[in-house]
Amino acid sequence: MVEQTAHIRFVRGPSPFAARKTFLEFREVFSFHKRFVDLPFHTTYDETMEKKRLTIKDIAREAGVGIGTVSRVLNNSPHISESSKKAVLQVVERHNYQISAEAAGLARKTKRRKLVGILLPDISNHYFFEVFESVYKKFKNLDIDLIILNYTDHTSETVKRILETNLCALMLFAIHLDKEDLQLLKNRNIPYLYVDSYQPDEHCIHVDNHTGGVLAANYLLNKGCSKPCYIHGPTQAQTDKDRYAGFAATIETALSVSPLQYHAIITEKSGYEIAMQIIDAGECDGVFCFCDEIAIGVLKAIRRTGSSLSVIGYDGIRVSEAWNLSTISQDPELVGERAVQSVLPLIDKITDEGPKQIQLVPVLIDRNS
Amino acid sequence: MVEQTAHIRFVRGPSPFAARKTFLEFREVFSFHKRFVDLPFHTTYDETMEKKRLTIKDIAREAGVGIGTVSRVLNNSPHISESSKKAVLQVVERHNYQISAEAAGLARKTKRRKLVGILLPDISNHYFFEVFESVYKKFKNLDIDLIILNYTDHTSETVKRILETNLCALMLFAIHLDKEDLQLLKNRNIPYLYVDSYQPDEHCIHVDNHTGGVLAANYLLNKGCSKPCYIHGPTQAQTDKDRYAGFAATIETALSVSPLQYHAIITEKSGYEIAMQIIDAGECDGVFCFCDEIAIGVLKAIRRTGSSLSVIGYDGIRVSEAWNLSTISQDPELVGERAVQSVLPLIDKITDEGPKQIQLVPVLIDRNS
DNA sequence: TTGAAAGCGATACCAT
DNA sequence: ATGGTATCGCTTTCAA
Repeated sequence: MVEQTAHIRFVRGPSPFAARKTFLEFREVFSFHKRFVDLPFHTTYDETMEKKRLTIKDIAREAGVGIGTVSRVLNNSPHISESSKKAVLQVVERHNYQISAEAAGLARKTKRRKLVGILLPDISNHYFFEVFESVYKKFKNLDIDLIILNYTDHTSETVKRILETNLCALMLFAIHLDKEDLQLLKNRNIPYLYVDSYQPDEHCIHVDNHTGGVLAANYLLNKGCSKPCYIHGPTQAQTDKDRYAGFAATIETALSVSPLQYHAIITEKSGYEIAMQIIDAGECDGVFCFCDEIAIGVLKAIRRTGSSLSVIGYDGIRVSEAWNLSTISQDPELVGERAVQSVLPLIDKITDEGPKQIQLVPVLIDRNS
Repeated sequence: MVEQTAHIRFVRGPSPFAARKTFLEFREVFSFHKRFVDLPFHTTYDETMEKKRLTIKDIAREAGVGIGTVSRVLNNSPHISESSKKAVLQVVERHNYQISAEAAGLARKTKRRKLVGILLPDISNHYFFEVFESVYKKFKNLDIDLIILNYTDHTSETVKRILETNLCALMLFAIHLDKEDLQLLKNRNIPYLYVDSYQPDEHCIHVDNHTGGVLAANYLLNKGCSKPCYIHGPTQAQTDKDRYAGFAATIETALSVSPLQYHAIITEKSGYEIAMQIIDAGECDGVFCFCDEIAIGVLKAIRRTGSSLSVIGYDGIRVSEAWNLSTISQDPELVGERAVQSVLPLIDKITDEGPKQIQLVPVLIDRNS
């Protein structure tokens, strides 16, 4: 009889909700008779049923105490007898019960913790990580936690998680959200800041890439280069386009020729390989790279071959100093710092007027590379 | 009359709960008469009262719609008239209303998102950040979000936030929690993993520091050093003690003298300064540093002064390659990878038996520095 | 010390 | 398309 009962198959009715309710009632009754039939409390009827989450009510029943007691034990409240405590913890342990933080938070009196969300790009040069590091360090002193929201292609999935997360602000690193997702954020009044990309009518902070390209061009020209080239990173990125545009325009004005163009992915290895090609071809005497990682690869190739190629990178990440690499620095630490400065007022809803847009200017760090 | 009412001072009764309830009822009634008295809905009576959180009910009333409609608007559900939508969003905007993610999560059907918590140490060499970077990258492919929990001296405050956070696991970087806090985590069945410190009877992963010290000593001995010294980092840290112990024991066995000891904080600058002292004193011919950051400072001093001092660092962070610094590598990337591997089964509750303890072995990277 | 009951603020179903 | 109600799983109060 017990076996039979345990295998009853509940067919979903028109409303799964109702069906579930029915089952719960069923289990409730069943549980009541537990002592007679000796069926484990946890019996589920079928895998078609959504797995029931364990609640303190379940724990309380099984431990033979009230839910209040369970709650108190879980929260280490005083005035609990050792025996109750032990009983509860035993059941908790046995079922690997985990409290629902949502429910707890909802019921609690004191609220409002500060949590800032961050979206980091997939294909990332180390630059973003250094910006992130800077952001992290600033928030560390402000009693603000940081959540890094994982995301893949489908931003809509990510946005869904964002909305489930009680953020007080969101930082978007080199990511563009589409209208619909943005609207969702706006509906929910979650302030957000674009980092490293310019967005009209939005809070954003970025470093002027066009100017960076110009600086790089001037660097190579000053070194006496007459046959400069550019190694692209991700060509679909606006940053890549802008850097090249500034670079090419300056070169063309000065030399009346367009710079040669190469393409690499953002790794030292890729930079090294392209550099070997460039050196072999012998058609260039100066290289401007989309980012420092590529440039370091180029530098390695130069040092290995003894080539006289000049090279300049972009970003100003920490290792560039060690390699003695000239670079157009975006000062990741500063960017992070300013980003935090921008976000703070948004968190506290001190949104005076329109969007705050910050444009920083990159600087040349000349290490004679 | 309006003014008077608005300034009524509610004296807290024996139960603040009851007092609050009374006020809510009061406001409810008041709100009902709103059109007659033209009092802003948000009127609070006194700063002694806890600020009432706005709910969708409030929004619904003010927008003149039902709560269902408000919810639908906020979630961009279909089948909403433009007029309702506009009305709701207007009110939302006006009051800067933010949804309660807890309540929403509780009410929602689909649950269970994966979130791993991380505690990073305050005083950190870059090593930890590289381990973190590795961890982050691994989780990125696993649909798991990461939350960095800010913490200061009072871990109890942090633990409280941890418990409020529905984590599916926690990673403790170079931090030791006391018994009580640990018990709280255990009560809640939140699995945790110590990273970079050995803890008996707990899940942990760390790199053998004693062996690292031995390797460093042998390196200097092989370079022909006869007067080696050690630059300490944070002396209270077990890692520092262990590295020194391994180093000193090996040196003493080989040379029958104890190595000289210096102290630095974890910055290049500090390493540089100490190195200048060492070079000036001329009593050493080899330096083993607690971490790469210090060692790089030493290296700079050596290169600037043209000293023949040998130097070896510890950690194997990325920049060590660029500086051509010999180091005892803890391979942060690997540590992160293994840490994630360890945590994953904990998340899925595949806790076969006892604590899983991983000890990795550091390796010498000889760059002839 | 303990159990029971009343919220917390949203979602989702159902009926309209 | 919309309003109302039950419900989510917990904390806290109150009474015992």
